[in-house]
Amino acid sequence: MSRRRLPRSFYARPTLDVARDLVGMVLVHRADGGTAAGRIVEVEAYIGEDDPACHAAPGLTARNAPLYGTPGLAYVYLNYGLHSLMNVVTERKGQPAAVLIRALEPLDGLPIMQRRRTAAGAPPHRVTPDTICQGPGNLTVALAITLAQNRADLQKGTLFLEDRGLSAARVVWTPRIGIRVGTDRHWRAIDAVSRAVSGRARTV
DNA sequence: CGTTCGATGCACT
DNA sequence: GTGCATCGAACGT
Repeated sequence: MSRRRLPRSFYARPTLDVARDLVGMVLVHRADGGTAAGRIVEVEAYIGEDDPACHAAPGLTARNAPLYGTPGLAYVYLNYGLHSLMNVVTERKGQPAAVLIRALEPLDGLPIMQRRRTAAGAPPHRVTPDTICQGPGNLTVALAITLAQNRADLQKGTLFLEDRGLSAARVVWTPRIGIRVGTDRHWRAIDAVSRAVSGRARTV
């Protein structure tokens, strides 16, 4: 099977196109303890200062600076003081936008993912293939993605995305979840048949 | 099934 | 001081 690391040109496009095409791509992290990888089944787009849910809504700040930078870098931030959430930066320099990775189906390194999630306190029923990388805060634990990966270049290092020819047959758009503003934008893209998708609205 | 709520760190006002 | 792009346990139905 061909494994092609996604080029920067993949990210340097309209964010909704990137989000749709990201479903079915594979997120890989080679880290201490072993390599873990999973197929993306759920993402959300956050686009521009006019999007009230985007971190760029207040304008350029120290935290959201990566959103304004080079596409194809990771934007990782700490949410609720507990969870590292991973985005990929899209569009072009000066145009703040990103796609949040929300859920994966595990492909490589299931045992190390289970060890990491269990060590973080997850109960047995949350370390099954359907739940191990279900939710943006859970998948970062499973792949050992932390704030140390903020601004990581997905072209160069041990954290990257690749195409293994596993694209989703059907991608469905729904409202974004878990946010308190901007829920009118249907910028959440999910694999319609995956059981690893988080949240309530698993189907249309 | 459903809803509520505490944990927890830090950027931002 | 306030408010999160969350998670999972606890509780009510």
